[in-house]
Amino acid sequence: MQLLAEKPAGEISLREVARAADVSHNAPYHHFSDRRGLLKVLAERSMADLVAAVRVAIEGASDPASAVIEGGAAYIRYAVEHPNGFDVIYDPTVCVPGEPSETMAPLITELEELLGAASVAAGLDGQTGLIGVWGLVNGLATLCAAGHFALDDALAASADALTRMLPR
Amino acid sequence: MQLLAEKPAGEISLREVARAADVSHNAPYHHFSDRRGLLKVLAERSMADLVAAVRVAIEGASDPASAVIEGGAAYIRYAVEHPNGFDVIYDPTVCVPGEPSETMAPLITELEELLGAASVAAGLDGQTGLIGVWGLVNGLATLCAAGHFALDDALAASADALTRMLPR
DNA sequence: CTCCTATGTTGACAGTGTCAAGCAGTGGTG
DNA sequence: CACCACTGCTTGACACTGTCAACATAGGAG
Repeated sequence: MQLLAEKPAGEISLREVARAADVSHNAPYHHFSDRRGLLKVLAERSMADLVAAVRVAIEGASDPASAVIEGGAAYIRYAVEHPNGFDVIYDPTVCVPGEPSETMAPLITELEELLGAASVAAGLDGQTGLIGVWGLVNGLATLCAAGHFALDDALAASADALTRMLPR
Repeated sequence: MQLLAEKPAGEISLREVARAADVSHNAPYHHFSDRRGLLKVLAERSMADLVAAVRVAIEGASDPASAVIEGGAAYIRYAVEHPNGFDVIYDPTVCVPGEPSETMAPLITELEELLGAASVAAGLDGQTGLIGVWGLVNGLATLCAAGHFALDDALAASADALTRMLPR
């Protein structure tokens, strides 16, 4: 996680992790099956942080509509503040679509439930609303973390789009 | 591009490209500065295809609202049909935020103009509308390409969310 | 003809993922 | 107590990769 704060997951080598921990180059193999095994754990920890941030934001909101908006803002903010962590979460070479890890699956479910419940409370249809909100927020987070526009613009556009999406 | 259709960009090695072209392991260095140089070209070509698909969809639409929806659908469809190409476009380790390549920059601008013009024609504010539409569609494309939900669901949610976002 | 440029070649080096084999303690069981 | 499985770690090796340097060759410009 320390290395991930400094460089993207693709540039982290098992041997580098071993060096940082001051053990032999093969010690990591007794804790991770693979290089991908290490990345999976990084993705799971990052996802846990993301979900926690979103949960705090949603629970701290005063009404359903602002819960959706605040949850989305937390999501985007996490991506901008931890770009490497955010990237590894959705890296398709880390968690294959069909079979997510035992640790990742419940986190994804939790995120879906958080966003889904917030959407429903704000008056959207469950499935479609969840996908729409998740998609919007995830896309803004990705583009913003990649530097395509500023955080403030992303947050403004997110709030604007979500407000328009919710029934008034 | 042929290799990219089969495996993600991160698993393509320069030597493999050389082997596929039946040249020596160092020949690629006379065409690409770097491994990243190769990936940049892959990203540029993929982006050109993406933009072309979106352009065709927007130009073929009958009214402004359906232009936005059809353009978004084309974007999402491209991502699902060419997941590795789509991934490399937005790979933050390929094109650094600040300084995109001379070939990539106009493509990004073109995409922004396409989506921005369609948003404005459909009644949205230019900047905020563009970011909202791009974000929504990009997020759905990413999540859908990663297998988080089916293409049909993504297209339905996209159309639904965009319809709600546009002034009625 | 001569020379330059584009393209290609071989050879080498350090770094990496991964496998195989072995070593040192630590705990529990007979 | 002796014994044993086990966990964590080690060293050693292998093939593969990105990259650099030096050298070859061929075709067009002068």
